[in-house]
Amino acid sequence: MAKARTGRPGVSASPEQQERRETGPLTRRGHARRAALLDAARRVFEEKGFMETRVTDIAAEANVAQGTFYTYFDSKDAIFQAVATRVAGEVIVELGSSNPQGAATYERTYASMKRFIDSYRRNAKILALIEQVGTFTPEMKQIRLQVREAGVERMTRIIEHHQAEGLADDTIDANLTAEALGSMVDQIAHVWFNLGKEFDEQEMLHALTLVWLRGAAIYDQKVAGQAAEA
Amino acid sequence: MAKARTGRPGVSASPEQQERRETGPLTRRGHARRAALLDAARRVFEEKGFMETRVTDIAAEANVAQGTFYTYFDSKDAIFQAVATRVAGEVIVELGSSNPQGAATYERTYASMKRFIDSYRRNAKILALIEQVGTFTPEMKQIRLQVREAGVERMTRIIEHHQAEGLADDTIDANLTAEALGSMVDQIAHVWFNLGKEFDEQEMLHALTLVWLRGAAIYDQKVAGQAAEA
Amino acid sequence: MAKARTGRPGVSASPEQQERRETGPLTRRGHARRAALLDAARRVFEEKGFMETRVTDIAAEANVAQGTFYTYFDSKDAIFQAVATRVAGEVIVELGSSNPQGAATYERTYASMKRFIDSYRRNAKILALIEQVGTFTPEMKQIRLQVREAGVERMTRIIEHHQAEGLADDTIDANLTAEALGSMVDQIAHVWFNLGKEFDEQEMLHALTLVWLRGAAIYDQKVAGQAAEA
Amino acid sequence: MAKARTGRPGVSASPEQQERRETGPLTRRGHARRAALLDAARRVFEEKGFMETRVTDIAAEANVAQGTFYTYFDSKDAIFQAVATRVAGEVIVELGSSNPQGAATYERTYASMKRFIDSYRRNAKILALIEQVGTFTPEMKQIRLQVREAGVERMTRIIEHHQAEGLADDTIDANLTAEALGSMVDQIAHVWFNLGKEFDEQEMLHALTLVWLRGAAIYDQKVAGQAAEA
DNA sequence: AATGAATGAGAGTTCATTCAT
DNA sequence: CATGAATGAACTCTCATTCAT
Repeated sequence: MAKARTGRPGVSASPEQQERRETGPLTRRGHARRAALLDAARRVFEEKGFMETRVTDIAAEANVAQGTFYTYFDSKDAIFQAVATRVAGEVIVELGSSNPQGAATYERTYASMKRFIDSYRRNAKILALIEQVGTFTPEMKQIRLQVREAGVERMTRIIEHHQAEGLADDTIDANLTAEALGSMVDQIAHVWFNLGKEFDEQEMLHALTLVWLRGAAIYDQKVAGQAAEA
Repeated sequence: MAKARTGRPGVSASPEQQERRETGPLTRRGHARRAALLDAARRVFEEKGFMETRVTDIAAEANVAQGTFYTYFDSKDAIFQAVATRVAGEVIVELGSSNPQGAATYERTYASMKRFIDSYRRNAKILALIEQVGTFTPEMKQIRLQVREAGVERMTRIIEHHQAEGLADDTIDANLTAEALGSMVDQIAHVWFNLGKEFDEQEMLHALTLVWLRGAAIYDQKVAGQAAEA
Repeated sequence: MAKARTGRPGVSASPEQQERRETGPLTRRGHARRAALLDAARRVFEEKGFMETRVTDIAAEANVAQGTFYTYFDSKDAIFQAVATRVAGEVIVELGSSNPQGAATYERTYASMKRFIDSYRRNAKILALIEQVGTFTPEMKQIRLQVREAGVERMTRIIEHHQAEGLADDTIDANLTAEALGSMVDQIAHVWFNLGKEFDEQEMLHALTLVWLRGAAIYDQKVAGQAAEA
Repeated sequence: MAKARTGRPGVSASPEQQERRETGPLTRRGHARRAALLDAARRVFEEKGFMETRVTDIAAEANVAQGTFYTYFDSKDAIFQAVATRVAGEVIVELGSSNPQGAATYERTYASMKRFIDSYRRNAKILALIEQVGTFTPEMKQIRLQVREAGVERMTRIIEHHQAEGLADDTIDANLTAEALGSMVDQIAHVWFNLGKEFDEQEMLHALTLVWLRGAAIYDQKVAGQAAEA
C-alpha cells in the first residue's frame, strides 16, 4: 500500500526511534558498534576534515550500513561532538597527569613543554577541527575553551605556588600571566602542527621554556645565569 | 581550491565570459560593481560565516543579479580569497605603520599591544574565517601565516635592535622568541574576540606588556623596578 | 496492497517466521499479544493518522519489541486492515442491532438517526482513515463500501416495507432512494466529525429526520402536518 | 574548496532564494514554467495519488530539471495546495454559473443535478485527493469545506426563495436542509466516481431529483402527481 | 555587461522489514 | 517466541554554477 515516506526532511523521527539514540545502546553488541563508529569517525574526520566527511564515509569505515549510523547518532554534528568531547577529555587528562609540584626548574619546565607539544601533535588534527567547527557551534567553542582552561589553570597554580614560596615576583597577576603564557604554547603548537610551519623541536622548546620562566617572573638560576652572562 | 561538485558539471563557461573574468573589469562602472561585491561579501561573510554564506546572499547584498556575480568572480571561494587578502593586507599595514624605533619602554610596548588588540578586534570575524577556511585551503593557510609573519618579523627586529644596543639579553634567539611572543598576543586576541572569553582590557594589556618585555629579556626600569619591589 | 519499498528487498523472511504469521497465534499468550497490538494500533492510528504512524509507535504502545510486531502481522498495512475490518464490523453490527420493524414514525426515525450519528462519532477517526487509505487500496475501498452498504440495505428494506404496507409512495425506486438518503446521513456525519463543521445536534437530527421521511416519500402525520400548516 | 553542502536537511534555504518562490516569477518565461508545472502536477496527482507522487515525477512530466521545481514551489505539499485551490475555484465557479432563478421545477432541478454530477466527474480524482490530504492538512480541510459551502449556500438560497414565494414549506430550516441535501449529492458523486460503485446515470439523477424536491418540501406538480398516483 | 531562470549531482535522514541472539 | 539491532532503498531539497535572453 503506502510506500514508506522515507527520508522526508521536515518530518522528524518518531519519538520511539529517537529514544534509543538518547538512551544509548542496550546490549553489549550495541556498545561495541557505537565504539566502532566513534573510532571510525575519528579516523575519517582526521583524514578528510569536517566538511568533507560524509556520513556514508563513517559508516563505510565502520563497516556498517548507513542506517546503522543513525541508530547511534543523530547526525554528523552529533558524532563529531562525541569525538571531540572524547579527545578533549584525553588531552585534559594528559596535561593534568604530570606532576607540577616542586620548583619550576628549567628542566622540569622543559619536560612539561615537551609533554604538551607531544600531546598536541598527536591530537592536532582533531583539535584543529574543534576550532573550525567551533566557528559555527557554540558547544564546540565551549569544549575548545575547556581544553584551554585546563592548561591555563594548571599554569596559574604553578605561578601562585612559586609566588607563595617567594620564588616568583608576586606583584604580577598569576592568572592573566598564565592566560598569556598558555596562549603562547597553544598557538605555537597550532602554527606548527596545523598550519605546517616548521620548527626545530629542541630550539623551540628551549625558547618556549625560557620565555615561560621569564614571563612568569620565576627566579631560576639558569635563566638568571643566562641573563647575567649577557 | 577543491572543485565544487554542483552547477553544471562537464559544461564549462563560455570562452567570452571566462575571458572577461580573467581580464578584470575595464570600465569605471565595472570597477564599482566589483568593489560593491567585495564590500557586500565582507559583510555577509562576517554575518553568516563562510559555509552559511550563499552566493545569492552576496549578490542580493550588492544589489546585483546572481549571474552578475560570475562576471567578476570565479566562485565563492575566489571572492572569499579576495576579501581575505584585502583584510590581511590592511591588518599588516596597520601593524607595520607604528614606529618601532627607540627603546621598548613599558609605555611604548603597552601602546603597541593596544594597537594590535584594537586592530584584531576590528577584523576579528574575518580573521577567524581565514583560520577556518584555512583548514581546507592551502592558499588561506598561507595568508594566515603571512599576517602572523608580519607581526613576528616586526617583533624580531625590535628584539634584535635591543640586543644590538645592549638593552636586551643577546644570548636568546630573537626570532624564536618573537614567534613565541607573537603567538601569545595573537592567541589571546583570538580567545578574547572569537571564542568570547572576557577580559578586562587594561589588566590584560598590562599583563601582556609585562610578559612581553620579560620574555624578550629586555632591561626595562619599570619591569625591573617591579621585580625589585618584590 | 502495494509493495513496500524498504526493508531488505530481495531477501524474504525465513520460512518459519512466515509460517507463524499465517498460522496465527496458537498459545493463549499469543492471542493476548495479538489483541494488545490491535488495540495499540487503533489508538496510535487514531492519534497520528495512517501515514504518520510508525510500526515502532505501535510496538511501543503495546509494550513489545519491534520485531515482535512481525510475529503477528505482516506489515503496517496488514494491521491497519485488521483494525479497519474490526471497526467496520462493529459499526455494521451497531447499525443492524436496532429494530427497524413497524412504521417509521418521526420518533423512531429520529432515534435511528441519533443512533447512527452516535456510532459514527465514536468511530469517526478510524472511519476517516479507512476512507483515506481507501484512496490507495482497493481492499479498503471494499470495506468502506460494505459499511455503507449495510446502512443502505437497511434503509432499502424499510422503504420497501412501507411501500408494501401502502405507507409510502411505491413508484419510487427504494434502493436508489436509500442510496441517496444513506449518503446524506453519512456525509453529514463526516463533515461534522471529521471536517469539524459544527452543528447543533438536535436541530440537525430534526432536519435529517424530516428530509429522510419526506425524501423516502413516507406518509407520516407529523411531516404531513407540518406541510399542512404551511 | 568547500563543496556545496547540498540538500542538507535542517538547513533551510537562504532568504534570498526563497524570495522568488514567494514573489512569483518575474519574467514571461517564468510564468509559463510555473503554469507548466501546475498542469504537470495535476496530471501526475490524478494518475498516482498524493502519496505516490514524487517531486521527480512532476518535474519529469513538466520536462524540467528537479531543481527547477523548487524555483517555483516550496514542496510537494505546496504545489498540491496550488492545484487544489485552482480546481476548487473552478468547481465553485462551475456550480455558481448556473441560473438558479425561477421555480425549481423537476426539469430544472434535474438539469442542475446533472451539471453538478458532470462537474464532479471531471474533477473527481483531485476532489478525492483534497479529501485525503485534508486528513493531515488543515488548509485542505478548509478548501474542501469551501467547495461544499458553495453548493450548500446555493441550495439554501433556492429553498429560501421558494419559501418566500409560498412554493415551499417554510417551517423547515432552509440552511440545515440544504446541508443535508448538499451532502447527499456530494456523497453520491464520491461513491460513484471515487469508490467506483456503478449507477445508471438517468435513474440516479431521477432519484436524486425527487428526493431533493421532496426533501426541500417544494410543491411541484410532477412530484405531487407521482405521490397522488400512488 | 546584466539579468533571472535552469541545472543536477548529491547529502542527509527515515523507517518498514529482516535477522542473529 | 521475544528482542533489539541492522539494513538500505528511497526521497526530498539545496545551491554553486551556467546559459539564454
